[in-house]
Amino acid sequence: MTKAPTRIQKRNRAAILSAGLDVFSQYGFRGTTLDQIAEAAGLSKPNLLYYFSSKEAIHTALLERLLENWLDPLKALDAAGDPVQEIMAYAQRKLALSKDFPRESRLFANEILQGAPRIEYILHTDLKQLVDEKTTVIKGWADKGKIAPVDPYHLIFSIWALTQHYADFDVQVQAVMPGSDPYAGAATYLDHVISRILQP
Amino acid sequence: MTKAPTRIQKRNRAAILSAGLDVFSQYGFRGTTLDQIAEAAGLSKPNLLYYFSSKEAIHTALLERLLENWLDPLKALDAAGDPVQEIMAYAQRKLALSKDFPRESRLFANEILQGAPRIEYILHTDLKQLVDEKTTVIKGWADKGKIAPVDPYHLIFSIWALTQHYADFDVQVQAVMPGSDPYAGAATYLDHVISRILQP
DNA sequence: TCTTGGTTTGACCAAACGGTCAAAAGAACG
DNA sequence: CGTTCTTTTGACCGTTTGGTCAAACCAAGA
Repeated sequence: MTKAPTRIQKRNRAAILSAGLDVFSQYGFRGTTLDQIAEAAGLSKPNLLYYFSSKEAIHTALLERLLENWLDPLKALDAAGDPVQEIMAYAQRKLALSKDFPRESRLFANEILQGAPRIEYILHTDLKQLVDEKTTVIKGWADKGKIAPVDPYHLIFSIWALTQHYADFDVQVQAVMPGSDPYAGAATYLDHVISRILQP
Repeated sequence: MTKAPTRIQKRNRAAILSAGLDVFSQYGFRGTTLDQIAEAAGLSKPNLLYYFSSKEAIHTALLERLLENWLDPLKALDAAGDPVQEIMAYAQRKLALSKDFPRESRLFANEILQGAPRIEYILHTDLKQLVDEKTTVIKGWADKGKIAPVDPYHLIFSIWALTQHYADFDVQVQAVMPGSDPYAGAATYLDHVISRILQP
């Protein structure tokens, strides 16, 4: 039976995870140092290691927390709903995730870029299973003529790409469209795109 | 007057750049070590530094070589051509770049994720200028009713996102669609998507 | 208050890091 | 062959890195 965390434990663990998310999402696992995280968290390095046993433990905790919700938008795609509405709503949920959790998106992107050594098995099990299930649903819609006959895998890839781009390539987006909030325009554009793609 | 490079110089410089591209594109600048590059290139570490004065010199050389061709597909978008054809052809050029130079795409992605410290000025000058120019062209097409009235910035972002995704998230794509070559399906899907988006 | 358990720190360590250097080894060419 | 220039290497250096540890510090309840 593990003890309930103290007030200080809660505060410091949260600070470390937030600081770790800042740094890991920018530099990846190998490019991140404990000193960077410690400074961002406002703690000393040995104090970090009092709360997490290693650099990898922080990274793992972040990845696990991320994966808890990462697949939710796709899971919520309902085979019984209206096809175009369902896919549009899925894309909007994914876009909202990019807007509200850009660091998590970049953490995921970094992990994939590095070959996904720590989450590869999830990609091949949970993710693949989920995608297979939902592509079957989408293919069913296409076969019934409810949506245009698109490749459901590439449809899902395109939704991932379109939505995550605004978080992962934020620096580039900001450079090209300075000042404005890209997410408002992205939401409108996304609706346009998806309704056009799927029009039977 | 710089001397012509010897046969050995050509071979070893090329080996180092290729090895550096392998490692930098996976782990980013900070996450990459000279030993990794040296081993991948089949040279000793001091021998590396005989050809490139520092880790940063290798990275800079790679980024410069990348940027030479990175913007070419968009530059070739012709205001005098057929609007839908031009944009579709642009997307296909960009997709071909992802297929033929996936490591370069990942190197770029890594640089952006890390805040683009070494190429930020290019994003704000060359890239922004080019995008502004081409969005003006696209907006002109939209105003004349030649294509649907889409936001040209988000249109370009979507082409970047869709095409680079197959290189940058290769591991994930392979996990979900094992065995198959995603680029064939992507090319077909891309044509479908763009023609649908732009139909006036 | 005192005691107990949670928290913080400075000093330290071995390994890995980017980089240097002088000397050895090898190519090129008359 | 001998000479000159290029290439390669092993030994080394100072710094950074992930991590340890004992000791000091502090919060909180009895």
